[in-house]
Amino acid sequence: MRYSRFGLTTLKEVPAEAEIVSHQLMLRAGLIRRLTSGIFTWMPLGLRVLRKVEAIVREEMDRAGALELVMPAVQPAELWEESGRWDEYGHLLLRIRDRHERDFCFGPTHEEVITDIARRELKSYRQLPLNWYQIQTKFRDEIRPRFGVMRAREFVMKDAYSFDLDADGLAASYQAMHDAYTRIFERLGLHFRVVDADSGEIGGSRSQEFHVLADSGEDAIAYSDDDGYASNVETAATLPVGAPPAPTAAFEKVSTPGARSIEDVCGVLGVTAEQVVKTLIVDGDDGPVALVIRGDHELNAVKAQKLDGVASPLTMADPKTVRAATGAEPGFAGPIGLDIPVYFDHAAAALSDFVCGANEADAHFRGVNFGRDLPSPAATVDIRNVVAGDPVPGGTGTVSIARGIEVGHIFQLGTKYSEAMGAKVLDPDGRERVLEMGCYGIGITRIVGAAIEQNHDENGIIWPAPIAPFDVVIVPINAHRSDAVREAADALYAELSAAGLDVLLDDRDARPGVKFADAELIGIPHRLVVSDRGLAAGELEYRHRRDSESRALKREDVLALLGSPAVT
RNA sequence: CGGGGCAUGGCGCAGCCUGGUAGCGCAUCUGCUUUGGGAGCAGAGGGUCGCAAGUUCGAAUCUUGCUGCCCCGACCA
Repeated sequence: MRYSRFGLTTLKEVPAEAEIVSHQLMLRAGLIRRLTSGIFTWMPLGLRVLRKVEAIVREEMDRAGALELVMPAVQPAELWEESGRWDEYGHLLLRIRDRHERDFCFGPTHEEVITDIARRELKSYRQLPLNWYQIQTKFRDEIRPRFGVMRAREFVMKDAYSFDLDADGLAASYQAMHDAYTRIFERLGLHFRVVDADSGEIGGSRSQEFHVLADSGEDAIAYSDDDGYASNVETAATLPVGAPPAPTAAFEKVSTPGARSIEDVCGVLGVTAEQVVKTLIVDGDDGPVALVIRGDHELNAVKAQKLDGVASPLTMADPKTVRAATGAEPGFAGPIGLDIPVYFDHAAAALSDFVCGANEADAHFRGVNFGRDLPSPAATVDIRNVVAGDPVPGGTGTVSIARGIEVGHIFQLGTKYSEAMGAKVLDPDGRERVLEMGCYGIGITRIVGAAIEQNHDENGIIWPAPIAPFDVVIVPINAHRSDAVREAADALYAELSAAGLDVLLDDRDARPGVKFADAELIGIPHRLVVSDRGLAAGELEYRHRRDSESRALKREDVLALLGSPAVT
């Protein structure tokens, strides 16, 4: 591609709308343009990257035996009513009405459509196992789209759905996708981690997420240093700890006027957050429920809403309910004397001589001890987020925390949809069996943003070679006044193109500095400079995007260095 | 959805408080000079100041409504 014909416009300044670096660089490098909130045009340069990501995903899905199809983006409401999700899915669903006043939605996912296909097409166990996939535009009406393509409303996703006769078959199909995903992210050249994930409301099923590691990631991942354990913090377990030490302090009520937060209480009483307990009042199935965790810990909503009697989704009780339940304004609740169900987190129940709210305005207790000032809880629960240094569940050592961007999710669905929608086949004994389903997603467009988050510097993007829009950029110096340079650049362009490389020839009549800056901004892995100076010596100047210095390269050695399309 | 902020040429911004016919940088076009890290000079084009009402002799500026965009939002108990 000749730069002068490519219509690329780069931006020197950072558009005000872009918060994170990948979004800024995608706009500056001309990969995307925003149409409206969470909806983007993929410009030619960006589309090249997208296509490369798609190609790798497609190759590996095909290799794993999955079959590509394309389902409709627009789906009838009836299908979603069958699965029960027309009401469940809520505002994420973009609803559309046609001229006959019939309801449709723009598909945010395709379980309903694929299950409908399956129940029509699949009649016999002999057709199984089967895995259908598509690469397609989805729409989810996110509450707050942000971070460019990382949390867009319209986005491209690869979604696959497996069908098996039984749980063993499903496990095998799931494993095949796990392995395919691992190959995909390795081939994309990204640092990633597979983590255990929340299986949501479907329950009992296996679920894992693939995260690209980046400090700006929206998810926190807990992992063990030996890589034996990795889980989304949402689901990472914390373990019970031993009984509390013996009391040493006397129980007393202290005045803490206005000290509603843990921070306030610590300030007033001169204690640290891990000596304080916070008592959160949440809505329950039969009135409010109290959750007690250590002051320095965070409540984990995913875990808490699974407790008996706790409302799901987790909802904090309103102030009126808190007053009724505790007899005090919010900010002074404590577990002593509460007449509602109380759950103690493992770590909170291991404290002695601790501080808690007194269920009375402007007062806390201190020197509180289980078995003396309140009964020891019969059982303790896991309702907090893991923190770095916690013991690894089921392993040895302690966990570390990293940030990740979720780019893939694999899931054993079981029979949720096949049951609701009647997708069955006959087994070898001639009996009807409900299909066991798995679903497997990859965020194609999100991968592009994630790759940039992980690979950039102050000058711009540094594409991993497998998804770079161009493999190499040729920068002629003073081509307008040197026929030799122009001819050499053209010849090089022809030769590298013929060798199967994606080549960008910067034939603009621009100063070298402009060309260098743009080449770095758009992140082309290899750069070759053609100049009179170099030609005289029979050399080109080569520099990798990650290098800080250029080096001379004999003209005849160029192809050997860049090799085939599989350059690194 | 709740809270906050912003809306002026393609991009980044000033002007608004204290009404008086719109400006700067970048980008774009023309010419000359320049050419190894985002050139210089001279000139040019491009804006119903988000939309709609209102106040006023006069509104980018003041008032009201609407729309769009951006940021924050269990962790307080």
